[in-house]
Amino acid sequence: MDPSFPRPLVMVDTALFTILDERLCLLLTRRKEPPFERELALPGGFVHIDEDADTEAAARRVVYGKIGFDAPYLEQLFTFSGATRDPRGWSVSVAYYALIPASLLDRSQTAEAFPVEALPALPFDHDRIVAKAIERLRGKATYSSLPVFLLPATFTMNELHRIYEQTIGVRLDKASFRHKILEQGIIDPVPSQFRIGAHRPAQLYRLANRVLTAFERKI
Amino acid sequence: MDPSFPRPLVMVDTALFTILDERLCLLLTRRKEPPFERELALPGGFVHIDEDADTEAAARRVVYGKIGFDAPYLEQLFTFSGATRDPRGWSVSVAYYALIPASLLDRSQTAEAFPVEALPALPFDHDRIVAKAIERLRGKATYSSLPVFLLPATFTMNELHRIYEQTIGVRLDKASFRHKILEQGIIDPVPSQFRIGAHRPAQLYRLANRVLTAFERKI
DNA sequence: ATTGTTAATTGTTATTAACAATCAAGCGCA
DNA sequence: TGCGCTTGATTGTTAATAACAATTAACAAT
Repeated sequence: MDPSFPRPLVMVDTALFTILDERLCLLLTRRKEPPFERELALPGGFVHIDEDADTEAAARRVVYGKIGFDAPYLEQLFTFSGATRDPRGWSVSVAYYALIPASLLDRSQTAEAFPVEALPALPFDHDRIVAKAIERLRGKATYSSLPVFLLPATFTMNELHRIYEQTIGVRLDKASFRHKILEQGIIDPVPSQFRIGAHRPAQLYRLANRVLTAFERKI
Repeated sequence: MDPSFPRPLVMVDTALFTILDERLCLLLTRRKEPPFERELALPGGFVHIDEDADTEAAARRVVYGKIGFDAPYLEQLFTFSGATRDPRGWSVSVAYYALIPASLLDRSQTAEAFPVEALPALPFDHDRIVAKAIERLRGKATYSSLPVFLLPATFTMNELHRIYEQTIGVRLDKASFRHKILEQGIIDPVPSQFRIGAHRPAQLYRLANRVLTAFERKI
């Protein structure tokens, strides 16, 4: 019944993105155990087969332990594996990435947030995981509602615009952006709610539904 | 050093696509061992940590054992996991998909090819794996050179056109298709080589380079 | 020569996107 | 109180792109 092959180690690692000060940031944690004790690394851990229904459940458990609530968006990224990526032995890491609105983060916990252009060196193959996560995030942002999950419950069109520009990394025409986003129907205006300031009040919007929506074309 | 967590089973499964008689087909294999002995299933197997450098190497080993040569295109698809997907225990299957030109397949081996619209019921969670593989294939085909890997070394524009229509599942304008493909520069005409017949000779083309190219827009 | 068949191209129209400019609506301050 | 600043929102014009239909090209078979 039970195959006699020696089994690899199985773990999950998570790349948690947020936006702080208009910059795309990654949440890192200090490792509490060897190897690489006290170094900054991606939040992760071994799969607990008596506790986790699957690897996604394991990833959610890790994320919950790190930020104290469920990530609004979490997706499997890629599986990294091999004999040498972890000194403890032949291992498989199922990597996930998640988007966290900064507004939900406890400021005391956000000390470990680093802008993605200024990350420290990371142990294991976490550099590769991060690179792949950023690539996926940028890719999906160009043709889906993904970046909305980085924003709080309500936001203005210009905030959304800036988030898209941040995550994709290119300038987007304001008028075209507005057209395309509204045409997709992924967000709804919140009736008679506006962001006020020393300017014309900005309409507040909210996500139309909780799920990721793919566009037919680039934004 | 060695963590004391009980370890999941780790395996790879592969979805192998080809085009037979203008239809997208999947290669299935009859299982030689329990569970589900003698049933049709995706080619797969356990990771051999003394032999495989990583899970991709394991997948390539499985594919080579099935078709007798290396797949021209192979990509990690998704990792499926959980306590119940395999009766032998909590398992992780790193799934891959590959594209195989029918011209390379030994006709005696292709007996196990099934059109994707007429697949038999599959054991484990192989139905989910196949559904995800088809979804990925269709998705990538709309904005990349992926379908080219289903064709032999040389092919005509119309053959390419039909392959794209097959994999994406929608009709594509011939003139626009021709424009866009040539503009991408993913294929080169083979000088003074034509497919002849009872019609104007068709220029033969070949892949410009071995790698997958992503387009800026849909094809 | 005529016909049939598929290859390849052309032109026309309709969509869509990019760019620049303009208008709107508040606040702060003299 | 009214002027200017700031950001929000809209409009219009132009350029690029795609969809569609029609036409021309090149050969084989008869």
